[in-house]
Amino acid sequence: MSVVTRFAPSPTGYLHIGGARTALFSYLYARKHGGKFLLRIEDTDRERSTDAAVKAIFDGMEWLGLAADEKPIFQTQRFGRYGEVAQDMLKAGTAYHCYCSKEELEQMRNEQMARKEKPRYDGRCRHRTEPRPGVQPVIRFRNPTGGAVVVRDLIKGDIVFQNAELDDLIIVRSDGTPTYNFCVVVDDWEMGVTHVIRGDDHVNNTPRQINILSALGATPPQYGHVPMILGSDGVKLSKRHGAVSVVEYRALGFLPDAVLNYLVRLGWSYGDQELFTREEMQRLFDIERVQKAPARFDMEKLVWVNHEYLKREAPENVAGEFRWHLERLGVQPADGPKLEDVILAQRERCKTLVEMAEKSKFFYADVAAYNEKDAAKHLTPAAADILDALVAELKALPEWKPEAIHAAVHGLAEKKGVGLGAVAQPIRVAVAGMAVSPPIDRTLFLLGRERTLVRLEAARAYAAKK
RNA sequence: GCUCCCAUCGUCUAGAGGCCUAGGACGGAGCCCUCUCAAGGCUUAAACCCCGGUUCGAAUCCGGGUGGGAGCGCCA
Repeated sequence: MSVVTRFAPSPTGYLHIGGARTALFSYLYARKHGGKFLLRIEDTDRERSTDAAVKAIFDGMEWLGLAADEKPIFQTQRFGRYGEVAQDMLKAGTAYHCYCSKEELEQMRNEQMARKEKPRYDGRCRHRTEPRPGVQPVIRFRNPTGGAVVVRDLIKGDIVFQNAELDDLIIVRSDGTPTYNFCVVVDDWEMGVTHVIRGDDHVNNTPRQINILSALGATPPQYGHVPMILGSDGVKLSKRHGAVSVVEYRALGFLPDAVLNYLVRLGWSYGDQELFTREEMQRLFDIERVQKAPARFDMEKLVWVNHEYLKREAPENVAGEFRWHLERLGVQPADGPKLEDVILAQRERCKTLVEMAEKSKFFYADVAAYNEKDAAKHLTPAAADILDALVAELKALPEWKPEAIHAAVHGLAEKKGVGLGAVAQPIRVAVAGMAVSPPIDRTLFLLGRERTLVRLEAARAYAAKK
């Protein structure tokens, strides 16, 4: 039987970084086994589900490059089917109407809590034959009362639940809409899902789902519950830890593949290997090697991974994201050196694309103001003299090539009897507005002669006035 | 409270009874290199939660404790 996995988020917000990881695991598992990866939108809670959230999820998945193999399924479009299945169960006696009011249930729970018991439905409508007039009933699943359910979890191993611990959960609300646990079961069954890879928070739902599946005569899929991601302080990851939505990671300057690489190593490992190509991830990933304990999210490590990707990736592959960041800074990248060339020149010193964009802005836009400290330190009267001489040298260059620029700069330092720093640093501040840039020959070459000379002149004037 | 899960450096992890004087990576510290910032190279500090048991031998197996997490809705 071929593998079918699925990612089933509820559209009540952005695509969470933890959700992205379970999606990735599902995706990789399907890819590895030549199966299918499906996407299902669990929007049965019409109160909280929004179209904007659906879009946010699609956008996030697309940015990460986690494409589903078929059109996404929306649960709200399957209400008819859930109703049919519920009716079948009613007929078969595996489900029954319950007329208890919310107040009644509430009271029951309170009493159980007071007795220090686990709050659960006590099955008082199980054998009711007559409807309660004027009450719209809910439909409950008739859970087996004896025996146990064994969840053979791919990650956690066997987990045993006593049926006596489980109660009769509601599968259809009094307004006729189906509930989560019921939709999941019907969908996983009819979508032919063979491997359910999902968050840890669903383990306790699993025995119920298996019971319903069995009542339906279906073979339960395999389950793998991946531990959640914690914040750096060991507490559940939330907004106060910073970015949680995957699109925020784009804004922070991360490459999608770097995010994926970081995520796959969070809770999973393959020996000592840290970096994986997409192909390696698909080939090497193994759900059974996923860690059982939750892992903390470490931004520092992500930054490192991202930097590694920036350094290794072909510049053509990062140009798109780089452009996006430049434009975000209000810079028009068309007017200046090729993005690929700038990436090559900058990537050693930039760990994120935000950093790269900020440090590369000067290639595409005029220097609005010098960094105060850098200007004070390097644009001195002595530097004015050097800049002056340099302008003359550069103007005279027969060819605007890195080698020629290099020779001119070094030659000038020698002629003036100063260290290279004494000429390179003023140049940096002059052309970049700050004392940080790629190697000076590279920088001037990319910037172009025209722009270089204008900025050198401006800086010379600025320095001379001091 | 009840049910279920988990536990190796600060963090992510390797480790499936002797290969462990516990390895790698991020981060930290130091040194080298150097036109800035980096990158790179080298060195270094840093962990098996505790207590019992099994065994010739336990980070690895078992039991208990402690600590963390998840779930207990007409939410998903």
